[in-house]
Amino acid sequence: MPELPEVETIRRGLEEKIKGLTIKNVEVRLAKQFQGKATDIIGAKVLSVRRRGKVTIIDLSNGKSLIIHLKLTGQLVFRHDGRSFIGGHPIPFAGTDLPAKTTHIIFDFTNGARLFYNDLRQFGWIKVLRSEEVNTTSAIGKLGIEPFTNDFSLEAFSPILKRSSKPIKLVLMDQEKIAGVGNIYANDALFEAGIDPRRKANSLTPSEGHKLFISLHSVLKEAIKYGGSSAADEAYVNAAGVPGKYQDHFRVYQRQGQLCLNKCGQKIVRIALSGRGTFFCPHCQK
DNA sequence: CTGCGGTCCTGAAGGC
DNA sequence: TGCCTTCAGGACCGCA
Repeated sequence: MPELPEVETIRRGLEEKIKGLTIKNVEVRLAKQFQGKATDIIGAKVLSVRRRGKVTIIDLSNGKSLIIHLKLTGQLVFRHDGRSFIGGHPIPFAGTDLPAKTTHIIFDFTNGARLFYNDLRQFGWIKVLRSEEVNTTSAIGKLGIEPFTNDFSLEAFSPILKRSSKPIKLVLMDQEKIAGVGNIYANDALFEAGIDPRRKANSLTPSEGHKLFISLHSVLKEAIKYGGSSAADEAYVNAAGVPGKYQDHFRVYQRQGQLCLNKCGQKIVRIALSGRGTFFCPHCQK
């Protein structure tokens, strides 16, 4: 599912393709996924494509912004003349023909390019806001520290751990504490740090907290480098319709029953933590 | 405050 | 073959 690395990969691809384009029309095929008036954005030009946590923000020239949450299966795929692009270059294959039956919103630009919002499970949403409302809207205003900014420091991270008695994995995934971390990267960062996902956050030593801070940062960075992850049952593709490659580098996520990558001889175990699939090595994560 | 469970939705997987 | 049940999962909501 799209977490920070996937949304960031989409953002980079989208910004490159739609910045400066003018919206000609918006076709809303599934009304519940589009909140606000489509007519409010027609004729507006795309100024920037930003990201906060897992939320994509498209700022427009008329004082409006679109905010988009892809939730589990949302996709934003750009096509021009029926083709997808990486950089300025058209690529021959980029998934299925669009629109597909999962296509619920279509943006048409004046140059003939199109942006397809696809969402198999229909949990995601797109909202039209006034640009000045973006920072305070509920989906963004309550978000915690943003990785890859100066706000993401050990000085900010440590007190978050100290203040919670919840399992550390839930704290990593709490969007009001740290923005953008979901199930995949919480699991992999905890493996990298050698910490049991069930440990109470406030039971981590300063040294463990430091190790986790470094691991979280490096795992997210590596995932962006590989263009995000598209696991077996996941719908993630980038803005060109192309899957990511981080799934080939999963440490523990969805590796239950397979050998620990530390060569300790133990197999990765899957448990449920607060109803979410949780993967770890019982030998290497204490 | 915490910790439940339900909700949205679809397709895959398993049972018989 | 085919029908039925179960399950996954981000964010949010209501309840105890």
